[in-house]
Amino acid sequence: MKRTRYKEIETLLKVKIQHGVLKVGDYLPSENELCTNFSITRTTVRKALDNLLKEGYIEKKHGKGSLVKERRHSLGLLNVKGFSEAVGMNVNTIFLQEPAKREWSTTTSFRPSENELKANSLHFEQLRCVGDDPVMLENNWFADLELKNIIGQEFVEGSFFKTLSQKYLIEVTGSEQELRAEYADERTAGYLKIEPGTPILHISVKFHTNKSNLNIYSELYCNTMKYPIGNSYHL
Amino acid sequence: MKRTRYKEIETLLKVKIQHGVLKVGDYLPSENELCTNFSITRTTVRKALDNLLKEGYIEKKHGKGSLVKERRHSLGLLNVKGFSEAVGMNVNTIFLQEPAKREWSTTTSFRPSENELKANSLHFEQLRCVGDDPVMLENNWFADLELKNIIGQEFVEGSFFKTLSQKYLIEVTGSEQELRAEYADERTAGYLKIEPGTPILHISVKFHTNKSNLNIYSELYCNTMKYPIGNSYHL
DNA sequence: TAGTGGTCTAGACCACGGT
DNA sequence: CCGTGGTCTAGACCACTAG
Repeated sequence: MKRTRYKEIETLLKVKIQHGVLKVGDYLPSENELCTNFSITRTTVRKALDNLLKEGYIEKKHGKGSLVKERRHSLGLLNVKGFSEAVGMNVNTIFLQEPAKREWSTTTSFRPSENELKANSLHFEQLRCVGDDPVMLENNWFADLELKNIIGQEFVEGSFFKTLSQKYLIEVTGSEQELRAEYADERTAGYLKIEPGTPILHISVKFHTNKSNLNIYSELYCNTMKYPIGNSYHL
Repeated sequence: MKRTRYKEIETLLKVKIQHGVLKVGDYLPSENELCTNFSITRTTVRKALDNLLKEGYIEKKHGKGSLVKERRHSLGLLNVKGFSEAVGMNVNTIFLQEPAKREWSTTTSFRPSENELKANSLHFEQLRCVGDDPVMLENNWFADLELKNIIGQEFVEGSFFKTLSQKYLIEVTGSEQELRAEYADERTAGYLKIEPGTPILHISVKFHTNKSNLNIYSELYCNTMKYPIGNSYHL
């Protein structure tokens, strides 16, 4: 990757945001300040800010400044309505299996690469609830290559992806998904407190990250009766 | 909306692409040519091209030029694998109900605005097939406000959205979706050639367009057994 | 070597927000 | 009024592609 002036400023600001030096709602230094602080022109500063804007880190207000935005760490991914998106709702995450070395699943829709399969697999399983209602069973696998010491560590604000971003500076750069409507099996139905055979939404995801040897493979089983899955896209 | 030089160039090029004057694979005039042709500087030209790039109309090749890209008119929306995305597969669309004035549905997940409800509703229903397999039942509603003469008109390449883009210069700017796994009802099951009670994926979509009084409300019912719904997101 | 896009400078004027 | 971001000019040098 070529090093450029705007990329410097961009990552510098991004790191400050990720590490919480710049918090949500904080105003960034003005474009002119950045110009003088880093001895560059506004064109270059604006290129850096444009990229942060595109990636959803900041928001610009004409006549006021640029401020740090709540990062919709979704990026075209699916969110459970009243879950990641809802504010003030009573959301709980229960670990059914804490992160640990376990076998790669043979039933994921997306097959890990040979490199990944050669490495050990880390896995964890969570049950996502809205209040007392369990709505999603979530299984995650990833190769034990990049995330040193993640086992036993608390997740930042209970979120795996926030932990990746803040502790390891790893960002999700894309994803592939497959959606299916299926009958719930015994185990899944048990955790979701529904009758076996009820239709559930099965989502298989492969998350790509900025580390080429790190992908996260997720299998989600959702009870969409009470809480349908929602997502939105704009511009 | 403020008129700017870069917006001029941008829409001018966009219209040429949409009308097929510039075809997929064609190279745009070089940045320097555009500069002299329109008497503007490269900064402005590049701003225009950046926007086209962001919207997926073009692709840039360092050292060669900018060329028109196959537009994935998906934008974070869902595609049926082996459907919009598949090439060379035997895809058929059957009209169950041709576009015509019909009542607004009372069962769509997203409620049309009062303005839209006051206007007449246009509706059409399609059955999407891969080969002889019906895989998706699709219902669409929209207010009869912007699309003059769309009734009785053939769709461009059989696609409603291509028609919007090329005949009316209307672009989808965003969408909201809700996903549910449900039991197939009698009618849906009949068309999809499955047993009533089979799990199907129900997708409700509200498409936003660059015309503020035009939204498209879609209800999709998918048999995901043989062809799961796939989508991908990058960068 | 000529032409393309990628980066960057050093200015300018405008539109918006708040004092 | 001043400071902010939004638009735009007129250059420059570099890196990549291809004949």
